[in-house]
Amino acid sequence: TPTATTKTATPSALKKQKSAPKVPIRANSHTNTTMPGTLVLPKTPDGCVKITSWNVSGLNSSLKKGFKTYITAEDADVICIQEHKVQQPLLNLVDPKVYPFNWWGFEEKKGYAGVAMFCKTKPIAVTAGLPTHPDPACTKGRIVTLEYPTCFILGCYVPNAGQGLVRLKERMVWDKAMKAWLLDLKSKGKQIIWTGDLNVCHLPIDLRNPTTNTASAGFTPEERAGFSEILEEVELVDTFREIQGTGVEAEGQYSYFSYRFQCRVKGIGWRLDYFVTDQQMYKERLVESVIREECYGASDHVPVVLVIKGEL
Amino acid sequence: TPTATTKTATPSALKKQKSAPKVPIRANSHTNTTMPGTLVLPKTPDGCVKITSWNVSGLNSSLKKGFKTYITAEDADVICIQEHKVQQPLLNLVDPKVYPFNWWGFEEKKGYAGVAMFCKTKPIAVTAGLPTHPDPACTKGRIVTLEYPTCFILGCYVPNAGQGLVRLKERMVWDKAMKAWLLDLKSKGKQIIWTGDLNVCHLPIDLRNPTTNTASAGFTPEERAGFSEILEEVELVDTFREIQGTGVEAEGQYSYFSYRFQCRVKGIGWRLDYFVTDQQMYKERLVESVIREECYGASDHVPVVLVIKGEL
DNA sequence: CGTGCAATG
DNA sequence: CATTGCACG
Repeated sequence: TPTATTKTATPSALKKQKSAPKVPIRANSHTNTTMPGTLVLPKTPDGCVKITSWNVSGLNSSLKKGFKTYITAEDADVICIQEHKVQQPLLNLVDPKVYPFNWWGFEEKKGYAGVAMFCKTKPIAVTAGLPTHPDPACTKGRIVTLEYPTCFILGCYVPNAGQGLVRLKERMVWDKAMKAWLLDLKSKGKQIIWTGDLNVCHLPIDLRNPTTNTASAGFTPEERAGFSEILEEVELVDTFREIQGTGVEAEGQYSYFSYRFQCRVKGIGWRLDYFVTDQQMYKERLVESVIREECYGASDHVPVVLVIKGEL
Repeated sequence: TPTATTKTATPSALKKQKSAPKVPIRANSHTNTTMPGTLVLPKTPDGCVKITSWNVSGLNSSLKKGFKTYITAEDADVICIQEHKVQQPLLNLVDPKVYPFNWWGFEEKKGYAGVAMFCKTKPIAVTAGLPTHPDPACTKGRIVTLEYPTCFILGCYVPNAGQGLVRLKERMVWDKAMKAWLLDLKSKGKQIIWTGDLNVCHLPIDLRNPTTNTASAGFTPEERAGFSEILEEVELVDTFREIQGTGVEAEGQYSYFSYRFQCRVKGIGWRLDYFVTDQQMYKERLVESVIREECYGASDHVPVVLVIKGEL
């Protein structure tokens, strides 16, 4: 049968315009997904340690879009990478003379998750995966714990609850195990830096559209409560929020902008990437905890950075 | 464990250079995969009918790379498309006023095979699939037969034998069914035009590297013999080869260049796309049978074109 | 929208 | 070296 009919789709440009962002977008709102060629970032203050955490959303892709530009410009002492999605270590990713110590965690399933840590100074010990998890083997691509003389650094990629919250149950299992692991570490008497893509927005201020996302992965009451519970019971601090507060002037600062729906230009973001520390670390050593909004381009996440006084 | 070692792969540019092509590349050997914006092709002579056949290797992709540029410039009376890889008819693909009659064949498996025919004049009858095949249902995405007053036109995408010849057996089943169908049609007393990606190089001259490809899909003894048998028993003619002959001056004319290994610039091609006709059609009506080498860019195949005298 | 994979060519 | 669909985010 001939199909000589004609049908035209409505151009997306003609669809109804969304209202302007409540809060201006602070960073340069380029939509391209390539980092600027040149990038200058603040040098680590003397006597301080800088840690960066970045969900790269596929390391091979990120490398083509400016991964090294950021890494070089930041010159952090510890680099925590999430969602590298590779099956084996990528060589020459960072200068081995600058970062002689690196650890990789891989997901069994190809092309998913995966974490890595690069360090200028050698840790005392390294723990792969989440030992307190009922199935520790399946957590190797999601967390690496470094022990240093003064603190533990946990580079973490928390499991996403999934579309339709199909994996919310597994997520709550993770949260419970995570709390247990943090309590374990706390009991050793060292300070704690828990960083990475924690895949939760704790408070309404942590995402642009809280009211419409109470059933979305990352902002369910369950996930928020899970995070609250950890902060309370392990007595930890969300450093960025503690510094910024929850006032209007603190709005609009996010670490993730979905590639979909032009979220970046519209300023529709989520703060999913954290530096959570114990209270002593927060009070006595914290210098800054920031979101590198200007470093959008090589991932749908931007890096987050912590600077603390003293040595690791 | 730290992985501070360094390993560098041999750049492909340093690997040994292959010898120059035996035969100069006739067409413009651009490696990009976009059609030139402007394209002028010979007008169909008065009193003639023009048919084009093109394996587009994914219609959606081809559309972005100049599909319409070719279709418009060629202005054929019948267009045969193979490997469109879509699940439903694409509207506004061709001007419905110019081609009011079109038929689509779809593969059950998503994203594979698929044929389509677009015609300026209405056929008497249309047959979807290969009725003589033991499993006719699975052939709907591979052949459409149009009946016109003077001839049958078969737009065909012959199954590939696969890497390691894993599907050579199915291919031979196809060949047998194809022969039976052609004999069926022949018995009706009309002329025959069998076109499409027949996925075989009949003779050594039909590919650049015959000696190294005797175990490659498309040039096995079995496939070549299958094709020979059809030509002989149905008494059909490979029009392009019949006109060009098998001399040195006929070398280097191919309709397919693999995207791999820069085959296009090296002139390493295969002639897989044919116009096969009965002997009367060849002797009394054939005007030309050509490969549109200059139309590389929107697929790894180029179109092939037949011009015949008289009406369909 | 974009990632990386798998099957196919 | 491409295409497509898929799972995932």
